[in-house]
Amino acid sequence: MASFGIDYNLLSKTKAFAGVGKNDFEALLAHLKAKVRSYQREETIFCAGQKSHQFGIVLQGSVHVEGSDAQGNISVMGAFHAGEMFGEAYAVLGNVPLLTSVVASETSEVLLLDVRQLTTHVCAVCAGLDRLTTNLLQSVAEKNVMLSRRIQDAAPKSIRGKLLAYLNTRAQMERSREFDIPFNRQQLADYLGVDRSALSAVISSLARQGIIKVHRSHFEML
Amino acid sequence: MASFGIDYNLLSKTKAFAGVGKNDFEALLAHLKAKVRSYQREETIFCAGQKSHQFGIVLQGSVHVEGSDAQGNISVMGAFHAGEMFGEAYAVLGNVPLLTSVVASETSEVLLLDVRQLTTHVCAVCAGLDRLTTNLLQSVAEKNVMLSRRIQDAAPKSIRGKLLAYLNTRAQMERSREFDIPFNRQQLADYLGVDRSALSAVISSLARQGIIKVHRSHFEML
DNA sequence: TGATGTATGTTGTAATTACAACATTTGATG
DNA sequence: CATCAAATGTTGTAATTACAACATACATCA
Repeated sequence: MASFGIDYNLLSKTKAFAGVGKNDFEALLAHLKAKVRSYQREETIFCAGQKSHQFGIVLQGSVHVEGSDAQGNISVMGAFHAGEMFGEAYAVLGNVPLLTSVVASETSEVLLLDVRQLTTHVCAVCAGLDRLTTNLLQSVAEKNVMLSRRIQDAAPKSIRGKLLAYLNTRAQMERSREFDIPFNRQQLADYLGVDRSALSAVISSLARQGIIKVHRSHFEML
Repeated sequence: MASFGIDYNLLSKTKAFAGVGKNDFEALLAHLKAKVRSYQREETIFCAGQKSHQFGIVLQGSVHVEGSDAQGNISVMGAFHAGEMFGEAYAVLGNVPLLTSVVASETSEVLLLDVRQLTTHVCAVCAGLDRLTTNLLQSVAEKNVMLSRRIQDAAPKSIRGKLLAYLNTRAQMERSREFDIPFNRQQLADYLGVDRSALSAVISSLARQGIIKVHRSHFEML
């Protein structure tokens, strides 16, 4: 009783497929364009900076999430083992570049599923509920990315590093070297987890060094 | 054309109700037990530590999210204005206590919706897809909470504060003063955003002061 | 059991930061 | 325009931390 070479008994124990009936199983996998892929140790599954409509479920082995800062320091931000799911938030959003990479920790087998079909189907009977559910999913996924971004922005160990990380992500989001931030100084300090006056001092210092130009909440990267 | 005193034109512009047809609108609100409530400035809408099956949509005014650390310091962690949605992740999970409170910033009107109906309906035609969608929603919501927790654990400005915040949430999760953490020292340092050796020093210091007992990844709060 | 590599603990020092206290700028309001 | 409150900037100091370098404990395996 294997579909795509995948055991129903194995997959029905995962969170993604919990409660999915055996009858719906094969059709669902086909609909989601299920693919099983093998990865060697250290092989990249999802690469930071790229976009994806797929998410993964670990069938065998394990994978880990890697974040890298501007200086190229790599740190492990999480791990997933057999039965666990990764990359759903980005897959749901589709057009948001991944903040982190997912890499096989050992020889592993991963099920890749395409979520684009989830939002395109329309069930006449309960269209409203369906729609609301996918809207909720969208929203929670967005907030997920915002939280991840905040963690990455606050990851450097100096105020200067945190601030530059934040300003760079803002510049990327706005696609411009010049932009306004949605925070006052105290809010920015809270966001980065530092003291307000110390933050002010660092901002002034960066401005004196000609690295940025500032006026209140308006910034320009030089 | 008002339902529950709510204008369709207003709500259909929100992310939650985007794409919901006018025909489904009233039935959907009824199904979700929609309630409109007014709040005065500083009045609490959702309270940290409690659980909720409802999420909110700001109809008028604005609300903000407050986090408070062990010392009682309150900090604003976000704000939501008219049309924006809050509390979905906790509502979807249902049994996870809120890490933060939501408070009205000014006199505001909020639409409260109960998500429990979302997961109980079964559409025979596309049961599998529905199920997978709600499973994804569940998973993304869980990760959302994990990320929020990490931000809160790393919020204090000293290593000592961060560590105690983390250990306390662990103790709460395990419902015991004694527990193992799923990190080695380097991983814990990364999680809290601090230097490993400095973290080791603080751990030793806390142990010397009789505040904790440690052996490797096994901790006991005293 | 001994050897080896990894994880953890320790220490000293330079650098950074939190904190408090105060100065300045800004924006709103009468 | 004067006044006021809030936001932002500045500075000095004590405290904390990052960092590097090394010591010790622990686990794995020959």
